[in-house]
Amino acid sequence: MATQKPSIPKGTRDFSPREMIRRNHIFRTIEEVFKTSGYQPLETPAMENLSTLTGKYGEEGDRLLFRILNSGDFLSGIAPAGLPGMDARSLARHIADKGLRYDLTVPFARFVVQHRHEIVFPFKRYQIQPVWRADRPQKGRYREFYQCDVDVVGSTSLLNEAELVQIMDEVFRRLEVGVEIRINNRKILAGMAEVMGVPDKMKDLTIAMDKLEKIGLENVIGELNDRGIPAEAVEQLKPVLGFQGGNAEKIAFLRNMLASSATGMKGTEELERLFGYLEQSDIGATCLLDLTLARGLDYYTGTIFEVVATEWLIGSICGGGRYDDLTGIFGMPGISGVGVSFGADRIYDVMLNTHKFPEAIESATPVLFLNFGEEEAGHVLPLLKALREAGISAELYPDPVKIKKQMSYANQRQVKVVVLIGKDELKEKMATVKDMTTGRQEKVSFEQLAEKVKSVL
RNA sequence: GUGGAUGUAGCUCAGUUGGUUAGAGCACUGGAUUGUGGUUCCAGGGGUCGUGGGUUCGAGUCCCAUCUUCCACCCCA
Repeated sequence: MATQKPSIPKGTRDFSPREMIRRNHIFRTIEEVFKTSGYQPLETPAMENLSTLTGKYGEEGDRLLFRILNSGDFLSGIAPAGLPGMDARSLARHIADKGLRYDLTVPFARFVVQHRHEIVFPFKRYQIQPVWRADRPQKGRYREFYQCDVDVVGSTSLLNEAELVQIMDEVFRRLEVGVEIRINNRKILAGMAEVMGVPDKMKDLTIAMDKLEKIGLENVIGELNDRGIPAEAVEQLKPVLGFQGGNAEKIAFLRNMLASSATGMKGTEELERLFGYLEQSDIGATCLLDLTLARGLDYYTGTIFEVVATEWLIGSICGGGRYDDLTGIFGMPGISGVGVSFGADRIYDVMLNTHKFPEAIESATPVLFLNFGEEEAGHVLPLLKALREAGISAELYPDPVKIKKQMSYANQRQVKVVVLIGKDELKEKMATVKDMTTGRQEKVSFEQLAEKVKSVL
Protein backbone atom coordinates (compact mmCIF):
# COMPACT_ATOMS: atom_id res chain seq x y z
CA MET A 1 0.00 0.00 0.00
CA ALA A 2 1.32 3.39 -0.91
CA THR A 3 2.01 5.69 2.03
CA GLN A 4 -0.33 8.63 2.14
CA LYS A 5 0.25 12.03 3.57
CA PRO A 6 -1.70 12.21 6.82
CA SER A 7 -4.29 14.95 6.85
CA ILE A 8 -7.66 15.92 8.29
CA PRO A 9 -10.76 17.21 6.50
CA LYS A 10 -10.97 20.83 5.46
CA GLY A 11 -12.00 23.16 8.25
CA THR A 12 -11.28 20.69 11.07
CA ARG A 13 -8.42 20.87 13.57
CA ASP A 14 -6.38 18.80 15.98
CA PHE A 15 -5.93 20.24 19.45
CA SER A 16 -2.53 19.78 21.08
CA PRO A 17 -2.17 19.25 24.84
CA ARG A 18 -1.28 22.91 25.25
CA GLU A 19 -4.36 23.95 23.29
CA MET A 20 -6.58 21.51 25.17
CA ILE A 21 -5.52 22.90 28.53
CA ARG A 22 -6.58 26.33 27.35
CA ARG A 23 -9.78 25.14 25.69
CA ASN A 24 -10.75 23.25 28.83
CA HIS A 25 -10.23 26.42 30.81
CA ILE A 26 -12.86 28.08 28.61
CA PHE A 27 -15.28 25.16 28.78
CA ARG A 28 -14.95 24.81 32.53
CA THR A 29 -15.51 28.51 33.12
CA ILE A 30 -18.62 28.55 30.94
CA GLU A 31 -20.01 25.38 32.48
CA GLU A 32 -19.44 26.72 35.97
CA VAL A 33 -21.46 29.85 35.22
CA PHE A 34 -24.25 27.81 33.62
CA LYS A 35 -24.47 25.55 36.64
CA THR A 36 -24.60 28.37 39.15
CA SER A 37 -27.64 29.76 37.35
CA GLY A 38 -29.49 26.48 37.72
CA TYR A 39 -29.08 24.93 34.28
CA GLN A 40 -28.73 21.17 33.86
CA PRO A 41 -26.46 19.28 31.46
CA LEU A 42 -27.73 17.59 28.31
CA GLU A 43 -26.15 15.87 25.33
CA THR A 44 -27.69 14.80 22.03
CA PRO A 45 -26.26 12.68 19.20
CA ALA A 46 -23.82 14.14 16.67
CA MET A 47 -26.23 13.10 13.93
CA GLU A 48 -29.93 13.78 13.63
CA ASN A 49 -32.51 12.66 11.12
CA LEU A 50 -32.28 14.99 8.18
CA SER A 51 -35.98 15.77 8.55
CA THR A 52 -35.21 17.21 11.99
CA LEU A 53 -32.61 19.57 10.58
CA THR A 54 -33.87 20.75 7.21
CA GLY A 55 -35.99 23.85 6.95
CA LYS A 56 -34.99 25.23 10.35
CA TYR A 57 -32.12 27.47 9.34
CA GLY A 58 -33.34 29.05 6.14
CA GLU A 59 -32.22 28.21 2.63
CA GLU A 60 -28.61 29.08 3.37
CA GLY A 61 -28.61 26.81 6.39
CA ASP A 62 -29.91 23.84 4.43
CA ARG A 63 -27.05 24.23 1.99
CA LEU A 64 -24.53 24.09 4.84
CA LEU A 65 -25.81 20.83 6.34
CA PHE A 66 -23.46 17.87 6.25
CA ARG A 67 -25.41 14.87 5.06
CA ILE A 68 -24.53 11.29 5.94
CA LEU A 69 -24.67 8.75 3.17
CA ASN A 70 -27.05 5.87 3.91
CA SER A 71 -25.50 2.49 4.62
CA GLY A 72 -26.00 -0.52 2.39
CA ASP A 73 -27.08 -0.46 -1.21
CA PHE A 74 -28.49 3.04 -1.08
CA LEU A 75 -28.95 3.31 -4.83
CA SER A 76 -31.25 0.28 -5.06
CA GLY A 77 -34.44 2.34 -4.91
CA ILE A 78 -33.37 4.61 -7.74
CA ALA A 79 -33.90 3.60 -11.34
CA PRO A 80 -30.55 3.85 -13.17
CA ALA A 81 -32.31 5.65 -15.99
CA GLY A 82 -33.37 8.37 -13.58
CA LEU A 83 -29.87 9.11 -12.35
CA PRO A 84 -28.56 11.28 -15.18
CA GLY A 85 -31.50 13.65 -14.91
CA MET A 86 -31.12 14.10 -11.18
CA ASP A 87 -29.24 16.99 -9.64
CA ALA A 88 -27.13 16.52 -6.53
CA ARG A 89 -29.82 18.01 -4.34
CA SER A 90 -32.64 15.71 -5.27
CA LEU A 91 -30.29 12.74 -5.30
CA ALA A 92 -29.24 13.63 -1.78
CA ARG A 93 -32.85 13.30 -0.62
CA HIS A 94 -32.84 9.69 -1.74
CA ILE A 95 -29.47 8.52 -0.50
CA ALA A 96 -29.08 10.41 2.79
CA ASP A 97 -31.53 10.50 5.65
CA LYS A 98 -29.18 11.55 8.44
CA GLY A 99 -27.12 14.70 8.92
CA LEU A 100 -24.61 16.18 11.36
CA ARG A 101 -26.20 18.73 13.68
CA TYR A 102 -25.90 22.34 12.56
CA ASP A 103 -26.47 23.84 16.00
CA LEU A 104 -27.62 22.72 19.44
CA THR A 105 -30.92 24.58 19.59
CA VAL A 106 -32.88 22.52 17.07
CA PRO A 107 -31.77 19.16 18.53
CA PHE A 108 -32.75 20.57 21.92
CA ALA A 109 -36.22 21.46 20.64
CA ARG A 110 -36.50 17.94 19.25
CA PHE A 111 -35.46 16.56 22.62
CA VAL A 112 -38.01 18.66 24.48
CA VAL A 113 -40.88 17.46 22.30
CA GLN A 114 -39.75 13.84 22.36
CA HIS A 115 -39.40 13.79 26.15
CA ARG A 116 -42.15 16.23 27.03
CA HIS A 117 -43.69 13.91 29.63
CA GLU A 118 -40.44 13.50 31.56
CA ILE A 119 -39.58 17.18 31.61
CA VAL A 120 -40.56 19.66 34.30
CA PHE A 121 -41.16 23.10 32.84
CA PRO A 122 -39.66 25.64 32.76
CA PHE A 123 -36.80 23.43 31.63
CA LYS A 124 -33.31 24.90 31.88
CA ARG A 125 -30.47 23.04 30.22
CA TYR A 126 -26.95 23.63 29.01
CA GLN A 127 -25.18 21.71 26.28
CA ILE A 128 -21.52 21.85 25.25
CA GLN A 129 -20.85 19.88 22.07
CA PRO A 130 -19.42 20.27 18.58
CA VAL A 131 -21.55 21.25 15.60
CA TRP A 132 -20.76 21.02 11.89
CA ARG A 133 -21.33 23.36 8.99
CA ALA A 134 -20.23 22.82 5.38
CA ASP A 135 -19.13 26.42 5.17
CA ARG A 136 -15.99 27.60 3.48
CA PRO A 137 -13.35 28.00 6.21
CA GLN A 138 -12.07 31.47 7.00
CA LYS A 139 -10.77 33.55 9.88
CA GLY A 140 -12.71 32.38 12.95
CA ARG A 141 -14.81 30.07 10.83
CA TYR A 142 -14.47 26.33 11.03
CA ARG A 143 -16.42 23.36 9.70
CA GLU A 144 -16.34 21.70 13.10
CA PHE A 145 -16.63 23.92 16.13
CA TYR A 146 -17.95 23.84 19.69
CA GLN A 147 -21.03 25.62 20.85
CA CYS A 148 -21.91 26.10 24.49
CA ASP A 149 -25.68 26.57 24.68
CA VAL A 150 -27.91 27.63 27.56
CA ASP A 151 -31.64 27.61 26.98
CA VAL A 152 -34.81 27.77 29.01
CA VAL A 153 -38.08 26.55 27.50
CA GLY A 154 -41.58 26.75 28.84
CA SER A 155 -41.47 30.31 30.08
CA THR A 156 -42.20 33.58 28.30
CA SER A 157 -40.90 35.75 31.14
CA LEU A 158 -38.34 38.35 30.19
CA LEU A 159 -36.56 37.51 33.42
CA ASN A 160 -35.09 34.65 31.41
CA GLU A 161 -33.62 37.08 28.91
CA ALA A 162 -32.20 39.13 31.78
CA GLU A 163 -30.67 36.00 33.30
CA LEU A 164 -29.00 35.12 29.99
CA VAL A 165 -27.50 38.59 29.75
CA GLN A 166 -26.18 38.13 33.26
CA ILE A 167 -24.66 34.80 32.25
CA MET A 168 -22.97 36.32 29.19
CA ASP A 169 -21.64 39.15 31.31
CA GLU A 170 -20.32 36.78 33.98
CA VAL A 171 -18.65 34.37 31.54
CA PHE A 172 -16.71 37.10 29.79
CA ARG A 173 -15.90 38.82 33.07
CA ARG A 174 -14.36 35.58 34.36
CA LEU A 175 -12.45 35.01 31.13
CA GLU A 176 -11.37 38.66 31.16
CA VAL A 177 -12.60 39.18 27.60
CA GLY A 178 -13.86 42.69 26.88
CA VAL A 179 -17.27 42.54 25.20
CA GLU A 180 -20.24 44.51 24.08
CA ILE A 181 -23.63 42.82 24.35
CA ARG A 182 -25.98 43.85 21.56
CA ILE A 183 -29.69 43.39 21.97
CA ASN A 184 -32.65 43.81 19.65
CA ASN A 185 -36.09 42.30 19.13
CA ARG A 186 -37.45 40.63 16.04
CA LYS A 187 -40.84 42.17 16.72
CA ILE A 188 -39.25 45.59 16.26
CA LEU A 189 -37.94 44.54 12.88
CA ALA A 190 -41.32 43.09 11.92
CA GLY A 191 -42.99 46.29 13.09
CA MET A 192 -40.65 48.39 10.96
CA ALA A 193 -41.43 46.32 7.88
CA GLU A 194 -45.11 46.78 8.72
CA VAL A 195 -45.10 50.55 9.08
CA MET A 196 -42.97 50.81 5.94
CA GLY A 197 -45.68 48.98 4.06
CA VAL A 198 -43.48 46.00 3.19
CA PRO A 199 -44.43 43.39 5.81
CA ASP A 200 -43.34 40.52 3.55
CA LYS A 201 -39.88 42.04 3.08
CA MET A 202 -38.77 41.76 6.68
CA LYS A 203 -36.02 39.32 5.82
CA ASP A 204 -34.54 41.47 3.06
CA LEU A 205 -34.84 44.45 5.33
CA THR A 206 -32.96 42.82 8.17
CA ILE A 207 -30.21 41.36 6.00
CA ALA A 208 -29.46 44.79 4.57
CA MET A 209 -29.71 46.64 7.90
CA ASP A 210 -27.44 44.15 9.59
CA LYS A 211 -24.59 45.30 7.37
CA LEU A 212 -24.73 48.94 8.42
CA GLU A 213 -21.62 48.80 10.55
CA LYS A 214 -19.72 46.98 7.83
CA ILE A 215 -20.63 48.75 4.59
CA GLY A 216 -22.06 52.11 5.68
CA LEU A 217 -25.36 53.92 5.23
CA GLU A 218 -25.11 54.59 1.49
CA ASN A 219 -24.46 50.96 0.61
CA VAL A 220 -27.23 49.73 2.90
CA ILE A 221 -29.68 51.99 1.08
CA GLY A 222 -28.36 50.68 -2.21
CA GLU A 223 -28.88 47.12 -1.06
CA LEU A 224 -32.41 47.90 0.14
CA ASN A 225 -33.20 49.20 -3.35
CA ASP A 226 -31.69 46.10 -4.94
CA ARG A 227 -33.85 43.95 -2.73
CA GLY A 228 -36.97 45.60 -4.09
CA ILE A 229 -37.86 47.86 -1.20
CA PRO A 230 -39.56 51.04 -2.51
CA ALA A 231 -37.77 54.35 -2.13
CA GLU A 232 -40.45 55.88 0.08
CA ALA A 233 -40.18 52.92 2.44
CA VAL A 234 -36.40 53.31 2.58
CA GLU A 235 -36.96 56.99 3.35
CA GLN A 236 -38.88 55.99 6.48
CA LEU A 237 -36.03 53.78 7.56
CA LYS A 238 -33.33 56.44 7.35
CA PRO A 239 -33.98 57.89 10.80
CA VAL A 240 -33.58 54.41 12.25
CA LEU A 241 -30.27 53.81 10.52
CA GLY A 242 -28.87 57.17 11.48
CA PHE A 243 -30.27 57.28 15.00
CA GLN A 244 -27.93 58.58 17.66
CA GLY A 245 -28.76 58.19 21.29
CA GLY A 246 -28.85 55.98 24.34
CA ASN A 247 -31.01 52.94 24.90
CA ALA A 248 -33.80 54.97 26.56
CA GLU A 249 -33.93 57.42 23.68
CA LYS A 250 -34.06 54.58 21.20
CA ILE A 251 -37.02 53.05 23.01
CA ALA A 252 -38.83 56.40 23.04
CA PHE A 253 -38.10 56.77 19.34
CA LEU A 254 -39.47 53.29 18.61
CA ARG A 255 -42.63 53.89 20.57
CA ASN A 256 -43.29 56.87 18.34
CA MET A 257 -42.27 55.27 15.05
CA LEU A 258 -44.02 51.94 15.56
CA ALA A 259 -47.25 53.31 17.08
CA SER A 260 -49.35 51.93 14.27
CA SER A 261 -47.96 48.40 14.54
CA ALA A 262 -49.23 46.16 17.31
CA THR A 263 -46.27 43.82 16.84
CA GLY A 264 -43.83 46.70 16.88
CA MET A 265 -45.32 48.08 20.11
CA LYS A 266 -45.12 44.65 21.72
CA GLY A 267 -41.45 44.46 20.81
CA THR A 268 -40.83 47.92 22.19
CA GLU A 269 -42.48 47.02 25.48
CA GLU A 270 -40.40 43.85 25.72
CA LEU A 271 -37.20 45.77 25.17
CA GLU A 272 -38.15 48.38 27.71
CA ARG A 273 -38.89 45.78 30.34
CA LEU A 274 -35.70 43.85 29.60
CA PHE A 275 -33.54 46.93 29.89
CA GLY A 276 -35.36 47.73 33.10
CA TYR A 277 -34.35 44.36 34.52
CA LEU A 278 -30.80 44.83 33.31
CA GLU A 279 -30.48 48.12 35.14
CA GLN A 280 -31.26 46.29 38.36
CA SER A 281 -28.90 43.42 37.61
CA ASP A 282 -25.53 45.17 37.94
CA ILE A 283 -24.24 44.16 34.51
CA GLY A 284 -20.58 45.02 33.97
CA ALA A 285 -20.44 44.87 30.18
CA THR A 286 -21.97 47.42 27.85
CA CYS A 287 -25.50 46.42 26.83
CA LEU A 288 -26.44 48.16 23.64
CA LEU A 289 -29.86 48.33 22.04
CA ASP A 290 -28.83 47.83 18.43
CA LEU A 291 -31.69 48.54 16.05
CA THR A 292 -29.75 47.08 13.12
CA LEU A 293 -29.06 43.73 14.77
CA ALA A 294 -30.92 41.08 12.78
CA ARG A 295 -29.48 37.53 13.04
CA GLY A 296 -30.12 35.19 10.17
CA LEU A 297 -31.62 32.14 11.82
CA ASP A 298 -35.25 31.84 10.85
CA TYR A 299 -36.69 30.66 14.12
CA TYR A 300 -36.09 33.75 16.27
CA THR A 301 -39.25 35.68 17.09
CA GLY A 302 -38.49 37.99 20.03
CA THR A 303 -35.39 39.23 21.78
CA ILE A 304 -32.14 38.60 19.92
CA PHE A 305 -28.62 38.80 21.31
CA GLU A 306 -25.15 39.05 19.95
CA VAL A 307 -21.83 39.51 21.72
CA VAL A 308 -18.75 40.92 20.05
CA ALA A 309 -15.27 41.14 21.52
CA THR A 310 -14.08 44.72 21.81
CA GLU A 311 -10.36 43.98 21.62
CA TRP A 312 -10.25 41.60 18.67
CA LEU A 313 -12.49 41.57 15.60
CA ILE A 314 -13.66 38.12 14.71
CA GLY A 315 -17.44 38.34 14.22
CA SER A 316 -19.76 37.43 17.05
CA ILE A 317 -18.49 35.18 19.84
CA CYS A 318 -21.90 34.53 21.32
CA GLY A 319 -25.42 34.86 20.02
CA GLY A 320 -28.98 33.77 20.51
CA GLY A 321 -32.54 34.81 21.06
CA ARG A 322 -36.12 33.88 21.77
CA TYR A 323 -37.97 31.38 19.62
CA ASP A 324 -41.70 31.13 20.21
CA ASP A 325 -42.57 28.08 18.20
CA LEU A 326 -39.54 25.94 17.51
CA THR A 327 -41.23 22.97 19.18
CA GLY A 328 -44.36 23.56 17.09
CA ILE A 329 -42.64 22.05 14.05
CA PHE A 330 -42.19 18.85 16.04
CA GLY A 331 -45.84 18.78 17.09
CA MET A 332 -45.78 20.68 20.37
CA PRO A 333 -47.05 24.21 19.81
CA GLY A 334 -47.23 27.00 22.35
CA ILE A 335 -43.88 26.42 24.05
CA SER A 336 -41.61 29.44 24.04
CA GLY A 337 -37.89 29.23 24.61
CA VAL A 338 -34.91 31.54 24.78
CA GLY A 339 -31.22 30.77 24.74
CA VAL A 340 -27.77 31.83 23.75
CA SER A 341 -24.79 30.01 22.33
CA PHE A 342 -21.14 30.69 23.14
CA GLY A 343 -18.66 30.05 20.33
CA ALA A 344 -15.79 28.43 22.22
CA ASP A 345 -13.45 28.39 19.23
CA ARG A 346 -13.80 32.08 18.56
CA ILE A 347 -13.48 32.89 22.25
CA TYR A 348 -10.24 30.87 22.16
CA ASP A 349 -9.02 32.89 19.18
CA VAL A 350 -9.83 36.17 20.92
CA MET A 351 -8.12 35.12 24.14
CA LEU A 352 -5.06 33.86 22.29
CA ASN A 353 -4.64 37.04 20.31
CA THR A 354 -5.21 39.30 23.29
CA HIS A 355 -3.03 37.15 25.60
CA LYS A 356 -5.77 36.42 28.11
CA PHE A 357 -4.81 32.89 29.09
CA PRO A 358 -3.51 32.80 32.65
CA GLU A 359 -0.05 31.28 33.12
CA ALA A 360 -1.27 29.27 36.08
CA ILE A 361 -3.37 26.89 34.00
CA GLU A 362 -0.36 25.82 31.94
CA SER A 363 2.16 24.70 34.51
CA ALA A 364 0.77 21.43 35.84
CA THR A 365 3.91 19.41 35.16
CA PRO A 366 4.67 16.28 37.16
CA VAL A 367 7.66 15.18 39.18
CA LEU A 368 9.85 12.81 37.17
CA PHE A 369 11.65 9.76 38.56
CA LEU A 370 14.52 8.71 36.36
CA ASN A 371 14.77 5.07 35.36
CA PHE A 372 18.14 3.49 36.21
CA GLY A 373 17.16 -0.06 35.38
CA GLU A 374 14.82 -2.88 36.29
CA GLU A 375 15.82 -3.18 39.96
CA GLU A 376 16.00 0.55 40.71
CA ALA A 377 12.68 1.22 38.95
CA GLY A 378 11.06 -1.43 41.13
CA HIS A 379 12.08 0.49 44.24
CA VAL A 380 10.61 3.67 42.79
CA LEU A 381 7.09 2.24 42.47
CA PRO A 382 6.07 2.56 46.16
CA LEU A 383 7.54 6.08 46.32
CA LEU A 384 5.65 7.01 43.17
CA LYS A 385 2.43 5.81 44.71
CA ALA A 386 3.11 7.69 47.94
CA LEU A 387 3.71 10.95 46.10
CA ARG A 388 0.54 10.53 44.07
CA GLU A 389 -1.46 9.83 47.21
CA ALA A 390 -0.04 13.03 48.66
CA GLY A 391 -1.61 14.84 45.72
CA ILE A 392 1.62 15.39 43.81
CA SER A 393 1.49 14.34 40.19
CA ALA A 394 4.48 12.17 39.47
CA GLU A 395 5.73 9.78 36.82
CA LEU A 396 8.52 7.29 36.27
CA TYR A 397 10.42 7.35 32.99
CA PRO A 398 9.36 4.05 31.42
CA ASP A 399 12.60 2.98 29.72
CA PRO A 400 16.08 2.58 31.27
CA VAL A 401 17.73 4.74 28.64
CA LYS A 402 20.68 7.09 29.11
CA ILE A 403 20.33 9.55 31.97
CA LYS A 404 21.23 12.38 29.63
CA LYS A 405 18.29 11.45 27.45
CA GLN A 406 15.95 11.26 30.43
CA MET A 407 17.14 14.63 31.74
CA SER A 408 16.63 16.13 28.34
CA TYR A 409 13.09 14.74 28.31
CA ALA A 410 12.46 16.29 31.73
CA ASN A 411 13.75 19.59 30.48
CA GLN A 412 11.50 19.62 27.43
CA ARG A 413 8.49 18.67 29.47
CA GLN A 414 9.36 21.59 31.74
CA VAL A 415 9.47 19.28 34.72
CA LYS A 416 10.31 21.20 37.88
CA VAL A 417 11.62 18.34 40.00
CA VAL A 418 13.59 15.26 38.98
CA VAL A 419 14.20 12.40 41.43
CA LEU A 420 17.21 10.15 40.89
CA ILE A 421 17.39 6.75 42.57
CA GLY A 422 20.27 4.66 41.24
CA LYS A 423 22.63 2.09 42.76
CA ASP A 424 24.31 4.62 45.07
CA GLU A 425 21.03 5.96 46.44
CA LEU A 426 19.60 2.48 46.94
CA LYS A 427 22.58 1.52 49.09
CA GLU A 428 21.88 4.41 51.45
CA LYS A 429 18.09 4.30 51.05
CA MET A 430 18.18 7.90 49.89
CA ALA A 431 16.77 9.79 46.90
CA THR A 432 18.51 12.60 45.04
CA VAL A 433 16.07 15.44 44.44
CA LYS A 434 17.04 17.87 41.71
CA ASP A 435 15.45 21.28 41.31
CA MET A 436 15.47 21.84 37.56
CA THR A 437 15.12 25.61 37.75
CA THR A 438 18.17 26.17 39.95
CA GLY A 439 20.07 23.02 39.01
CA ARG A 440 20.74 22.29 42.69
CA GLN A 441 20.28 18.80 44.09
CA GLU A 442 20.05 17.25 47.51
CA LYS A 443 19.79 13.79 49.04
CA VAL A 444 16.87 12.96 51.31
CA SER A 445 15.53 9.79 52.91
CA PHE A 446 12.59 8.03 51.28
CA GLU A 447 10.39 9.14 54.19
CA GLN A 448 11.23 12.79 53.64
CA LEU A 449 10.81 12.64 49.87
CA ALA A 450 7.23 13.91 49.61
CA GLU A 451 7.95 16.78 51.94
CA LYS A 452 11.14 17.75 50.12
CA VAL A 453 9.46 17.62 46.72
CA LYS A 454 6.63 19.80 47.98
CA SER A 455 9.06 22.42 49.25
CA VAL A 456 10.73 22.62 45.83
CA LEU A 457 7.45 22.81 43.90
C1' G B 1 -21.92 28.61 -3.97
C1' U B 2 -18.65 33.31 -6.17
C1' G B 3 -13.83 35.90 -6.43
C1' G B 4 -8.49 36.42 -4.97
C1' A B 5 -3.79 34.63 -2.75
C1' U B 6 -0.92 30.37 -1.22
C1' G B 7 1.82 25.43 -1.05
C1' U B 8 9.83 23.66 -1.26
C1' A B 9 12.82 19.00 5.12
C1' G B 10 8.97 18.14 11.36
C1' C B 11 8.76 24.07 11.65
C1' U B 12 10.08 29.11 9.45
C1' C B 13 11.75 30.19 4.80
C1' A B 14 15.90 30.83 0.44
C1' G B 15 16.21 28.86 -4.57
C1' U B 16 18.97 33.64 -10.53
C1' U B 17 16.29 34.59 -17.89
C1' G B 18 14.01 27.10 -17.16
C1' G B 19 20.31 24.17 -16.91
C1' U B 20 24.69 19.20 -13.00
C1' U B 21 23.55 15.86 -7.11
C1' A B 22 17.46 21.49 -4.31
C1' G B 23 19.86 24.84 0.36
C1' A B 24 19.85 27.60 5.39
C1' G B 25 18.24 28.32 10.44
C1' C B 26 15.59 25.85 14.16
C1' A B 27 14.16 20.87 15.51
C1' C B 28 15.80 15.61 15.45
C1' U B 29 19.79 11.50 16.05
C1' G B 30 24.85 10.25 17.59
C1' G B 31 29.48 11.92 19.84
C1' A B 32 32.76 15.37 23.06
C1' U B 33 30.40 14.02 28.75
C1' U B 34 30.03 4.88 30.35
C1' G B 35 24.77 8.85 36.67
C1' U B 36 22.82 14.85 35.16
C1' G B 37 18.99 18.90 31.21
C1' G B 38 18.64 23.98 29.60
C1' U B 39 24.92 26.86 26.94
C1' U B 40 28.92 25.33 23.43
C1' C B 41 31.61 22.30 19.67
C1' C B 42 31.78 18.14 16.00
C1' A B 43 29.28 14.63 12.90
C1' G B 44 24.81 12.58 10.78
C1' G B 45 19.78 11.42 9.05
C1' G B 46 15.74 13.59 6.61
C1' G B 47 12.53 16.49 0.65
C1' U B 48 8.60 11.76 -5.51
C1' C B 49 9.51 20.67 -4.47
C1' G B 50 0.83 19.74 -2.48
C1' U B 51 -1.18 16.13 -6.38
C1' G B 52 -2.09 14.83 -11.62
C1' G B 53 -1.36 16.10 -16.57
C1' G B 54 1.14 19.23 -20.38
C1' U B 55 5.20 22.37 -22.94
C1' U B 56 10.67 21.48 -23.37
C1' C B 57 16.77 18.19 -24.98
C1' G B 58 15.92 19.66 -19.76
C1' A B 59 10.65 22.06 -14.99
C1' G B 60 11.02 23.67 -7.87
C1' U B 61 10.85 27.58 -11.89
C1' C B 62 6.35 28.04 -17.63
C1' C B 63 0.88 26.31 -18.87
C1' C B 64 -3.80 23.57 -17.42
C1' A B 65 -6.60 20.89 -13.86
C1' U B 66 -7.31 19.44 -8.86
C1' C B 67 -6.65 19.59 -3.52
C1' U B 68 -5.01 22.32 0.99
C1' U B 69 -4.57 26.65 3.80
C1' C B 70 -5.57 31.86 4.10
C1' C B 71 -8.54 36.38 2.66
C1' A B 72 -13.10 38.71 0.81
C1' C B 73 -18.47 37.96 -0.56
C1' C B 74 -22.80 35.15 1.14
C1' C B 75 -24.03 33.59 5.79
C1' C B 76 -22.61 32.74 10.70
C1' A B 77 -20.17 30.78 16.65
